[in-house]
Amino acid sequence: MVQSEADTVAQLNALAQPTRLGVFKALMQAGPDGVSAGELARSLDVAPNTLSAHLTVLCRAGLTSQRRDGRSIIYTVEIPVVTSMIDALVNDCCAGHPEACAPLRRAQETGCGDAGTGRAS
Amino acid sequence: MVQSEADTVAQLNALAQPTRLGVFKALMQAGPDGVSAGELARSLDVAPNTLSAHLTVLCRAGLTSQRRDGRSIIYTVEIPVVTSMIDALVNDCCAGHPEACAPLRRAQETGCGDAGTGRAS
DNA sequence: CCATTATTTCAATGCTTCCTGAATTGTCGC
DNA sequence: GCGACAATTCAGGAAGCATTGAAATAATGG
Repeated sequence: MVQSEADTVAQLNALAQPTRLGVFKALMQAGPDGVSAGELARSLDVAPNTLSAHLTVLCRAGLTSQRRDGRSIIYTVEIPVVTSMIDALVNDCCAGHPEACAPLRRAQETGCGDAGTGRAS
Repeated sequence: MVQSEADTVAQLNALAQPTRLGVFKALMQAGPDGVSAGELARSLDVAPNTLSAHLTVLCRAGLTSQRRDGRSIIYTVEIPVVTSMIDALVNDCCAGHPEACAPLRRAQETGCGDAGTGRAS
């Protein structure tokens, strides 16, 4: 998944706001089941309409998607988009300074890298 | 280097703007030698005063630092801060979804991970 | 000291963002 | 269909951001 610089800016911008970063964290921890808008509003202590605006920003950046379940609307993270965003960041990072990435690898070695992508090459 | 969520927001916000992301890329590619403000203004085609404002944002977020060299002011990236920013992002990412990190590892395997950190464990 | 170059600071403008309250749309159980 | 719940949309105002032109600060060379 390759993306333009404008995409990266939009994704960074979507996360560059306390409430939205909080939403992102909550959705990441929730995993594929996702979280409803109301539940997010309650747990983050934000007005429902305010939160709705933030969720729109996250969705337009492609970082999240929504699905309806009864009366609720469930939000989930679009993992591939998150991945390509970090990818873009890391590639720019490594461009002139490979050693900057070493701590990243360490983060993955502490239980993050070998959990079921299905790719075994 | 541990940082607060507010730090992460400030760092993401600093990069969430086309000109500033361009500056960041240029400084990353330049490496430790850095680039002068005027050179950045010329190569990115931005007015010097406008660029100065953007450089201030990057510095206040901790992502860059400045040093004077004659009449010029040279800007360089603060690699440890960049590293901890990506670290924060990746940790939130991995929290509920370890497989999202796999492509990151691949990015490092393509020539990014084993370049002179001095750590050989 | 003076002119020149490099960069920043200042003040003002237009634009965007964030939040709030009220109204609207969509869904469920009866 | 009706009342209740869940979420979004709309219109508003306050605050912040990006850009510009003009002025100020800093350093170099003669």
